[in-house]
Amino acid sequence: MGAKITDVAALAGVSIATVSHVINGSRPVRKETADRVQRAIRELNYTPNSSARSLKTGNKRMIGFLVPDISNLFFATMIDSIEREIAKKGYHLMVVNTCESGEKEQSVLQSLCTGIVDGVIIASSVGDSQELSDYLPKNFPVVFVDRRLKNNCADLVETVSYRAIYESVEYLLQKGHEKIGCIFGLPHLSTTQNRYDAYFRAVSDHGLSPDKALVRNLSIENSNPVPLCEELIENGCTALFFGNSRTCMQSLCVLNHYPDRYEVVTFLDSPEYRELFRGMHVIEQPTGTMGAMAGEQILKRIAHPDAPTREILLYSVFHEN
Amino acid sequence: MGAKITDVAALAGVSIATVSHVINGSRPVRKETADRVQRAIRELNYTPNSSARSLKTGNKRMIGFLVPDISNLFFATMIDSIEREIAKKGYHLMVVNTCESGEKEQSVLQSLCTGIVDGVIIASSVGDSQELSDYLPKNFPVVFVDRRLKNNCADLVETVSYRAIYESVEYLLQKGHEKIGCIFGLPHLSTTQNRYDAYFRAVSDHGLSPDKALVRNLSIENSNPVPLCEELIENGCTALFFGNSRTCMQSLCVLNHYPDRYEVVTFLDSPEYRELFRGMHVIEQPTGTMGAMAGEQILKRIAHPDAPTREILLYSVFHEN
DNA sequence: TTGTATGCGTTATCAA
DNA sequence: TTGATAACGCATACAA
Repeated sequence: MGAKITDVAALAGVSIATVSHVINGSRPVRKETADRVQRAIRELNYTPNSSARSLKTGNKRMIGFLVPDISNLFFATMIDSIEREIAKKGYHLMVVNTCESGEKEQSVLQSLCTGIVDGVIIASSVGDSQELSDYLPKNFPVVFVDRRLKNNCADLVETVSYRAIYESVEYLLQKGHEKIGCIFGLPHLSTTQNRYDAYFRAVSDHGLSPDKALVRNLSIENSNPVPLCEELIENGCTALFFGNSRTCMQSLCVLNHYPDRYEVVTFLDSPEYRELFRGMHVIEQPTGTMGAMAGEQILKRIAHPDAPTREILLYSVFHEN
Repeated sequence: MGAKITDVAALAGVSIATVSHVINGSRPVRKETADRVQRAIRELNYTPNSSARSLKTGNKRMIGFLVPDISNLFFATMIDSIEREIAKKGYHLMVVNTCESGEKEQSVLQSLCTGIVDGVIIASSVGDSQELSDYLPKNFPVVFVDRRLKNNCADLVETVSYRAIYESVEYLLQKGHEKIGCIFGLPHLSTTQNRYDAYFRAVSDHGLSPDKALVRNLSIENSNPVPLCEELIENGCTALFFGNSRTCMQSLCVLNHYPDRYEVVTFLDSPEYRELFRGMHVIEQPTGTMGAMAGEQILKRIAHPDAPTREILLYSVFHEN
């Protein structure tokens, strides 16, 4: 065990109260005294015991982030931005992979929210917020991010892509594509549903009747898009729409069998993918901003548990080329 | 704040000492009494305050994992296996992304190891363990995983791939390939160096002089393998060797421009990649086992800080086809 | 401007 | 087999 506050106080020749106040800036201290304390802290290489501090104040300076798929660069980007945001206020981020499983989400929530973290950010795999309520202590700080649950009544940071998708599909239609194949994500997610709706609307607004043969979804059992992509091509698509970066990346092997024969629009979930998608049209999602906003919001929620619930909406943008 | 131990004691009609001992199994309690306590715990939905417990016992039941690149499925696989392993003993995992930066690794270490976690597992981005020693309290429990540092003197879980690589290169040579192009990872890493050494040795053992024109590395500035892969093909390679799954996956777009013209060996870092690599030869790395062993070892190290240091070696396997 | 003393919720020692 | 009580290291109300 390292030095404690009493050691610092002794070395600086002051009381522990003064040391505490110097560290926390919680009351005025004469500059000269404060300097002496700071010197003692450095000399002893003192760091406050976080358990003692938590016990006293009731806050752990730790945020939990429940991620459905930690290996998806989309979420990796979000992890980084959340971490950066809350670090500004001295908070740490605890990331837990829920593997797109509602049950894992529930059990993780149960163990995190009873003493490990001060609040949680959730990119949830469940459909309805009621599935989580038994595992969240009453009034526990929660921010949902990316995916919107049914019956949501907590803070939410969401990206709206309707317009960007509509524009992109319209763009393809105007270039003469009549068979636009789509591969979307897991069908029960709000993001997937919204993306499908926008596509559907754009197609029907242009007088085409949507065709089941052109639309595919990933599923938990089968997350490999390659065979789906092959089916779409066999069904005669001349343009392809990918609902997320990873799906597009995994499908590159198929696309490159027939280079230049397809026009592609893909979601760009993370700037890091841009290189890979040269020559494709992209719908750029503000992933980093979403993370930062979620980080900011969870800290606000912790500070003001009774403030009114907020829904923060960001927007995707379509870039041709 | 929820129920505390005193509430449980009152409801069960016993002292807090008895409640504590029932929870921790730290001394015999009459079955009938224990049952009453358990019932009270359930009734009040009581969970021990982890800060108070940590303050008293000095242990946080939390392990830190420093990951160089959280978006790499290799590490995602390891995260899952570590988490699963330590959860068996009631520990949580705190994952922090160090972005292949030694400096971030140092600063994260500094903040984690002074009160947040009981021990750390590190897949390190630095070259020499001395670069970390200033940021690790003396005798702090550490397990290195995957990458071996110079002057290592801590526990280590490492995969040895020498034989598997040698066999794979020999296999390609025996099939008549004389120009085997390679793309390896970051050049300062032990894993990269070991892989290069094995390749080099296999090639020279077969009477060929290794050719700089056939070997490429990723770098922090340029982690996109696509142009490298194109160079190798222009240089006349008929077979390609990929030092990790992601590099191979990102190169699929190039490979598929010329399907069937190349024979490919790639590391298979995670079983989840297998589908994507149909038709390629793979070197299978026991990634999940590495994570589990690292998790097991950090708990052993925490329990026995003065036990002799261990180096745990696992082995990759070459599978043709 | 600074110091004293109490208590946060546990675990564990000592006593019964 | 069980209970009373003293720490653990800190923040803070109250005193000076």
